[in-house]
Amino acid sequence: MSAGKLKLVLQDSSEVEVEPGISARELAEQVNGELVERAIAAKLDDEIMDLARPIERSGVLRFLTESDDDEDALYVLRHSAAHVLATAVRSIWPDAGIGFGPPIAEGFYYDFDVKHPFTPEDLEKIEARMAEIVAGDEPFERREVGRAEAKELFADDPYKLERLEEIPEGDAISVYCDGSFLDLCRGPHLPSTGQVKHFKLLHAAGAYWRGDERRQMLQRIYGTAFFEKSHLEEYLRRLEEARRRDHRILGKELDLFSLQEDVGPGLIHWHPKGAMIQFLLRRFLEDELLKRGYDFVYTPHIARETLFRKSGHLQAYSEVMFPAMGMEGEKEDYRVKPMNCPFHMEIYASRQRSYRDLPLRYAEIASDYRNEKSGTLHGMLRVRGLTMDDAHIFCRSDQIEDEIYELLDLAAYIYGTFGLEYRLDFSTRPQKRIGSDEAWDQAEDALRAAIERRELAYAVDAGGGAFYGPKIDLKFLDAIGREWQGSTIQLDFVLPERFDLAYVGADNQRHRPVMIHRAIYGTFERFIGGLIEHFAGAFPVWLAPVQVRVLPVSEELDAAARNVSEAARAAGLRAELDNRAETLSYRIRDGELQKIPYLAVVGKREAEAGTVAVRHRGAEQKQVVMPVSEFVKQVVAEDRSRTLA
RNA sequence: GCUGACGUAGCUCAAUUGGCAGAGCGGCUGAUUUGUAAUCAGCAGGUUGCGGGUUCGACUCCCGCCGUCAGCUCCA
Repeated sequence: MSAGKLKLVLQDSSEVEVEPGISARELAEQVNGELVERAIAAKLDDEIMDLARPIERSGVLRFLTESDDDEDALYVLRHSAAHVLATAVRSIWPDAGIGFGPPIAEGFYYDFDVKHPFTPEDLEKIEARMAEIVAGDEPFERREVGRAEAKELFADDPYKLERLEEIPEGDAISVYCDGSFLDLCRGPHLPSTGQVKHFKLLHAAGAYWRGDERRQMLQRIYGTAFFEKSHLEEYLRRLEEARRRDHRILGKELDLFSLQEDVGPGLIHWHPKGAMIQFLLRRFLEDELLKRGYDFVYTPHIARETLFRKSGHLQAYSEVMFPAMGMEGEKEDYRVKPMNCPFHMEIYASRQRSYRDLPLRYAEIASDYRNEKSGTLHGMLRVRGLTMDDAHIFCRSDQIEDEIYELLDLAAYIYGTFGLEYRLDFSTRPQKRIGSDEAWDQAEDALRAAIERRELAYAVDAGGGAFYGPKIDLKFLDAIGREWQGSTIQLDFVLPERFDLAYVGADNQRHRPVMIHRAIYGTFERFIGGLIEHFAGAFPVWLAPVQVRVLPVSEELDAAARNVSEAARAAGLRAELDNRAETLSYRIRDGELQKIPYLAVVGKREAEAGTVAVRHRGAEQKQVVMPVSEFVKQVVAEDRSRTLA
């Protein structure tokens, strides 16, 4: 390599030598004139940079082009779109304060400090102004400035000044300018505003400055942008689609659950069909827990405050607990429980335990009540009355790894049965914690060993553990790609201490057991809410509240149809008869809209032959005629096998 | 909890500048007896979320509360 030159590896693996300070754009001109037209930015190793930025080091260089399949390209586009948004807002409201405006997973936002929050009409106005700015095709110009100059430039922008203070001494301070708008910004950006082709502002909402609820609330505008118009339209269609599979809407349409204003927010009423799903999930899990060596326990819904003082909930968790219930003539107030662990601790402590007894696994499907902030409630996915499939495992420290391994196996089995993909988060010791470093080392090692023994991919959330122990969370994705925490497996050093739990070891000495909190579904509310969206309401046979609906073609076939539905019921299926005085078409349509897996039509021909004309939801073949016995056998087999189709 | 928007029949939505609260679906009744995604007709259904206020008159304007939605914060 010639002295002083840089060596760049291009995406076709060719290597070029260039003078330091050459811009990506100049390089593109040298290499391939066509690239200049298409390139919007460059990526040198892991750093995305403007086309106009001088290249000062060797590395692998890739040109980013206008592609909605390229996350990096979208990142640049959306970042620039955020700037166009801010440019528009500033041009309409010159005294609007500006916060941050980053690209995010599906778009971008920008935070503004304005006297009056944005109205939907404002958004339209802003969008129109943005279109003008894009049409104006102003170049994004980057400039590096000194700290003093930066302070001067942003003298009227307190949020930018605050950010400026955080940029370490010695780091470059860059500003970007597009037309009249100047922003303190790291970049990178598109060459000009004209390339922000297809964008849409979605909504405005308040957002705390720096995400801190004690600080100023700014007004955030969300939007998205794509290079291709069709992709923007597709995205907006997908938002519509998401709405159609929203569990709150399906819950109403399929009559699964409701919330009642009289009763209170976040308190779910399970209607018969929703309750059936919960029942099926319970039965499935409980059968599995029996096989896996659990004991079932039942504990009260309320307890004296003494208990929660002992457990520490009153001190650490009181803001989420419902207020104390005073009792005439009782010295001590009662509380409704937010968790079940203290009760299970009491059962453990109720007698002496031997090392031979361990592990002990206490399972309880229990209702807990938590006074979650009103603004966070969301259908079934975040509620105040929650039904956990809770369990507490008491074991010796040498048993932790095997227990965790077993729990991961159980979770994998359960999630697999529903066809849910999940992600593992391993949260390690936080700053504020109790317990010795040795205990934490041992606990974290045991968790990690169990995860790795199962060869599971996981993300580490360093410092994300609870103050009483590290944890593993399972997050499942619904069909729209939103992430929800379902399972949680948490080690606890604190409660065994607080309740002075012990077992007698082989050495005839008193030892402290380790406790594991765990929930596989998490809560039935959230899990089933997630399932509704995952299946878009079309539950597989084994979960469908109604599996078979039998439709007589006309009134004189009622008896024959009833025989079919009774045969199905006798075989353990959930079958019903729809002999309403409506046309067959009407009843078929209703059955389809209710997403019932099997509609079995009984006409004269079927009645005479002992068959049914079966319409299977989603099947290619619209209907198949088969003997009643065969039909029942088939659905029973599908039910037993928990087939997902 | 915070910011904003919204709240009309079981559901989805109308109702001009403040002037008699309506439609479709659903429900009920009757007719029709139906062969694979909506048969026809009639009827019932509302203190317009709740409570105040302004006004001759409030679904409409103002205030408070409750709830819902979006986001922030927080979390199963």
